[in-house]
Amino acid sequence: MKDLLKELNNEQREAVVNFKGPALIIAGAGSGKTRVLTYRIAHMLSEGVHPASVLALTFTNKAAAEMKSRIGSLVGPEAARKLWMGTFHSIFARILRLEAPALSYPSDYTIYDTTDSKNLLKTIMKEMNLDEKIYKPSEVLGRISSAKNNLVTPEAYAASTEIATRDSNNRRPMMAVIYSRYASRCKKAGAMDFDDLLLNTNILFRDHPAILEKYQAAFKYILVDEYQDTNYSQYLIIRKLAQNHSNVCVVGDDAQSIYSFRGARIENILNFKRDYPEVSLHKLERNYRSTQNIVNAANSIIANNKEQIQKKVFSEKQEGEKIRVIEARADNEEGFLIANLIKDLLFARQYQYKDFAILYRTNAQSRIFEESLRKLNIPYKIYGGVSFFQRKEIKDILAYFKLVVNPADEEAFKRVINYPLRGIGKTSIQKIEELAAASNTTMWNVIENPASMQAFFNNGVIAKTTAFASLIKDFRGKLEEMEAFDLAYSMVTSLGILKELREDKTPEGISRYDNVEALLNGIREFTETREEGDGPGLPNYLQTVTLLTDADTEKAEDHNKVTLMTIHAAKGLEFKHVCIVGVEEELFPSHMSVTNPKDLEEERRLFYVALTRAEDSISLSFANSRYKWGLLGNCNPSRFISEISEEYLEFPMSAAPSPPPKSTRYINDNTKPSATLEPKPANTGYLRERKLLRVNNNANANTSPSADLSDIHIGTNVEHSRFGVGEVTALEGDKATVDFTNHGKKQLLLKFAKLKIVN
DNA sequence: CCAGATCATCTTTTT
DNA sequence: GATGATCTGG
Repeated sequence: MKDLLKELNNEQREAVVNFKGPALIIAGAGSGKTRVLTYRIAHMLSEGVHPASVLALTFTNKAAAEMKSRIGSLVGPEAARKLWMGTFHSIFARILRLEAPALSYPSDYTIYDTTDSKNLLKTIMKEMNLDEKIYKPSEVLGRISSAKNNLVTPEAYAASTEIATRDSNNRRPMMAVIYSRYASRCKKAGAMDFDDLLLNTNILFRDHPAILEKYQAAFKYILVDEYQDTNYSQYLIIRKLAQNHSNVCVVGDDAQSIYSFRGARIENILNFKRDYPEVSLHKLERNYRSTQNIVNAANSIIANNKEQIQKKVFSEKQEGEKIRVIEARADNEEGFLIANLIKDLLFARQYQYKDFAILYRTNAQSRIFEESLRKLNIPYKIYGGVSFFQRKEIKDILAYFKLVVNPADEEAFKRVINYPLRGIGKTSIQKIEELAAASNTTMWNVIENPASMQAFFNNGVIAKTTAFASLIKDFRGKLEEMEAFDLAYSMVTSLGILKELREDKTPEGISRYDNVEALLNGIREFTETREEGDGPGLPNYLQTVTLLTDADTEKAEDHNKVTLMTIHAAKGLEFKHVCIVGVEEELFPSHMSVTNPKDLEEERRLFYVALTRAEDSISLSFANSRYKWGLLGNCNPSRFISEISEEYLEFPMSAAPSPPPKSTRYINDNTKPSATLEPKPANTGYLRERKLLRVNNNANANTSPSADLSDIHIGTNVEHSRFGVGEVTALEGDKATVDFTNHGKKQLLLKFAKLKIVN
């Protein structure tokens, strides 16, 4: 351990060695935060602290896993495994499972993901005859979520006149009722949504002092990473757990607080001193990641924010090159320029693909870069598309698992009651749901008691639902005795899912089959690596999987590829060269944020995060025009570019950015603003097909298609209006099989598909 | 009953 | 351009 301490600078060592009492570690970007956290924990263990008495909360599963393995290599894997280390959601999901009876929840409660929650809200609002245009599911869920994150229960919500006025001003007077029904439906279904995991932990600790005491005594040392991004609910959990011993160490950087839309409170870190007056403060100000020029540029931009903890981040690396500001005439030209820049740097500096990241403000911007990278044969990976676990075939199977674990789960029930098709139609399902509501029970209970159905359904339907119920019951009986993989495998086989998919020889079917196979392999891996004495495997697997994010599921073959992601997703990562793209007004800062100074400051912090991801160099790019909502519009360079001191910038592609004339914001105009720099302009264009021809006949003849069916070959990259970019992998007559990055393989009828050839 | 077509609405960011 | 809800013809 002594040797380890030598690897740290003075500030870092102070933060590692003094592990008793409250500590606030302000860790500037690239200041070796992870290293301090891991060494601190390793040091504690070497001083005799028992690993099971350490609670370490991280922001992502990936961060937790990484830290665990680093600690493991310092102090041995057995000790590392005993640590309570994970995300807020996964750790407290685990505790809630142990303590569920106290909250009158089943221990085998299931977790609703965002889709489940929205579906439930839609059902509720339909029952209440509310207009989904006014009560938009995502907004309603957002309101409920922020209520929960601020510990406003349905009762409190309904009681508050302030909230009531606000909702009725927003033409949503029924919000309180929706919230309350939503909560009771979740409870009845034995399900918790993401926010419930934190809210219910708070309720547990509030209403059951003995349980709180148990965990206060168990967790003698608490560490929290990314503290600036905790919300009120998380803040209070920490405070309660730490209130006796105050051995709480929080690490964060107020300049990197970027999650306030999710309820994060930057005050948590700003006020830490007030909560724990005897706090020891450590500031890690030396940046080991980036060149001086990058650090200085980042400092110069964050100086525009008012509320922040004073600190002086500096770098002692070389000065480095200036930030390149690149102006493109159109969005596709931006893609072309960035792809070429990457290719140039790759050769000039002997970088690898993985050394590059393209960071953008919104996921919608990724498409254009996919195209341009493909044209130059640059391998890339995208985070934040349709995630594996959101695919229909995967969600269906997971729904079966959920239902077997928790038959009360209504969303799971509705998803699989007629999958595979067993002749239980829409109307029957709706009647079951009504019957359940009328007798205040679950749909499962309805079909489990055929007698109660006699008066409402014919014998055919009852026979089918009873068969379904006994099927589920059979699997339930094996829950205890069988390992997750064996049970999962026996389910997909005996349900006929696997057979059905295997018989489907369409490319879609094949890719669905492959996905299910991948899911099963994942379960096998989980079964083999999981720890002893955790109880039945399937519930555990389900919990892990629902709390997984995109970043947690990286494939090995994706190792050396250019990374495309939102800036939010890039937090905590680093790359040699970072391309920050779409640095335009309305886009970055987002048009949603420009009216509110607080939101604007958060956008600026986001920009700060983006800049500080880079080790060697940065390019900032913006386009003068861009397609938005399918329409072409003009754009101006972002204010953030001019907020960086000019000494840190260079403008290789043009003179200093002069805002284009603001005159006409033209929409739906077919004249392109400028010629593009496509390498092979002759080969781009739309395929001749029915819909497009009709459009041409109507009005604008100048958009005539220039590509032909004969331009499609195996290996051709195409863009589809619905599925994104993909590669043609098979051709048969006028049918083409395309392997789409985000949707798997699809078979398309070429004369109807709206395709654009990419290379 | 379903696949394909059509319409309306939409975009920040995500555990 | 993308997505989900709804309509429609076989």
